[in-house]
Amino acid sequence: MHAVPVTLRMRVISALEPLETLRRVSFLAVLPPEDLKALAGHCIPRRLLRDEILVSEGDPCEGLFVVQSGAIKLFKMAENGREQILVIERAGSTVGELSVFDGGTFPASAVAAEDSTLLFLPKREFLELCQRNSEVAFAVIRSLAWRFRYLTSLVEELSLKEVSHRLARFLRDRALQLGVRTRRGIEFPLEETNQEIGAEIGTVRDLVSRNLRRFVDRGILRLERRKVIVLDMGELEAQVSGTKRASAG
Amino acid sequence: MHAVPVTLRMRVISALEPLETLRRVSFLAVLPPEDLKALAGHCIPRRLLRDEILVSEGDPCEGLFVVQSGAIKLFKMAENGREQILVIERAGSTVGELSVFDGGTFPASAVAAEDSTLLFLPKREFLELCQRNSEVAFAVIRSLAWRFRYLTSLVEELSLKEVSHRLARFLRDRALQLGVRTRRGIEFPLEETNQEIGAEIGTVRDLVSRNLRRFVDRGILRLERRKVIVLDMGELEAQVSGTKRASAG
DNA sequence: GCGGTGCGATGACTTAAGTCGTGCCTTTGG
DNA sequence: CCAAAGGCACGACTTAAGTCATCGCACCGC
Repeated sequence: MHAVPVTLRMRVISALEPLETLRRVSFLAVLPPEDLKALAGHCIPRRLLRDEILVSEGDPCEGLFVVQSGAIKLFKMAENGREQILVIERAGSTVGELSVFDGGTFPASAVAAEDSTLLFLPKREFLELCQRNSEVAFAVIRSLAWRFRYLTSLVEELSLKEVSHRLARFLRDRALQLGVRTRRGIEFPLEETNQEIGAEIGTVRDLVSRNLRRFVDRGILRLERRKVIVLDMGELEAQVSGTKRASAG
Repeated sequence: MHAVPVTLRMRVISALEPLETLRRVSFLAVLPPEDLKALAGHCIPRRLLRDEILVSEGDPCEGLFVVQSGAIKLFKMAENGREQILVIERAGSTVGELSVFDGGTFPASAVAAEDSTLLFLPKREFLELCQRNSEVAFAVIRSLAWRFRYLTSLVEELSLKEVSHRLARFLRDRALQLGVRTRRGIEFPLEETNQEIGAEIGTVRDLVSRNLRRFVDRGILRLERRKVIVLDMGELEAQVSGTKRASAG
């Protein structure tokens, strides 16, 4: 890059970066460049350190947050401190579009799971743009649709599957997503603590620890520092599909 | 009504009734009458007896179902036969709009919880209409939004609340919705079996029975045949908000 | 009236889930 | 290098949830 006066360079960075971020959002990507640029002009950048609160359940919604980097955790919390993660949104995902559209409050709390940067898009400007460009509304529906499917399967797991199956599913997903095939097996890093895994699959850290151990004992996994090596992917898959014991008919 | 030849009268009934049904759907009510009428022309009526299957999880989606009368139960089922109800749709609600929009399969199975009548609206006609009238898309988003909030709270309950609290919530909702204040307390009919209540709140029929009994023993309720009398609404409400015991921090 | 059927009630039991205390290891920061 | 903190491991325990078998009642058709 050639030399540019500092002030101009600042402006270039702050004007271009948001545009690129918005373009990554599935339901904004359909917009023509000029609309996208106009939208970028209304964005307010925001930076969050790990564990900082973005919104709390029940807060009124003033606009849409676009995740630029990092990770935002959406979760419900019980009075006793136990939490259930609904979803973790990363770059290119958004937080709050649901509330923007229906005018309600936030249905869950959101905090930064890592240091993160976001763009805030005021409700008014976003809705106006949607009015003008109906393509966006369809794209929003499609993006809501997959969240819906995800939540549905979460309900299914919580209600019909046991902790060990939920953990197996979690590990399998990670393996498919981040796993690297080595001669020892499929390896991937495990960045979250047992506590965080528990919140994600609907249990407590103790149970995560115990069930991980059980998988290791059965030769399905090996654990090394913060790393998992899947030795028997077939058996892991088999664990995923099991259900609760029996039932009343 | 004055005398009309039978054939004409038939046509009037079959043309008007679907129209009225469609008008009750929140996201179709925004349509101008002529569009609505055109849509009604494409509807295929369908009748289901109790327990008849409408769609199975994983089926491809060919269109939208509008509930005209009765009740359609959306649920997930485990191999062992245990089921978890996601939601029960009644007149004015729809089944399948999500899959129509994202082109995916049905995320859950649907059966008639009572004898029901439906209208089937082929995908193509419905989508074409949405293209022409962007108001519909916004209305669909708003209707998805509340389902979303509902599912979110279901996850919260299943993960963070105990069976007794879920049952208390169920009873309270029924009381608020159907309850009649008498001098004995707030009375309402309980049409579903313990089995069905269990499927709705995420447990088995035995637990429903036991927890109902516990409420009776504590003087919160009285049970009479298939009827509930809430004696102490305050205590019932108190039961609703409780959480699981303690937790790891 | 009789037997079939479906549902509710309930006690006894089993098991998954969750709780608690302690001790170890790793990381971090003087 | 040591101390403190955070996170993990794990055994012992408690409890909610679920399972099983049995009984009884109401309803229904013959």
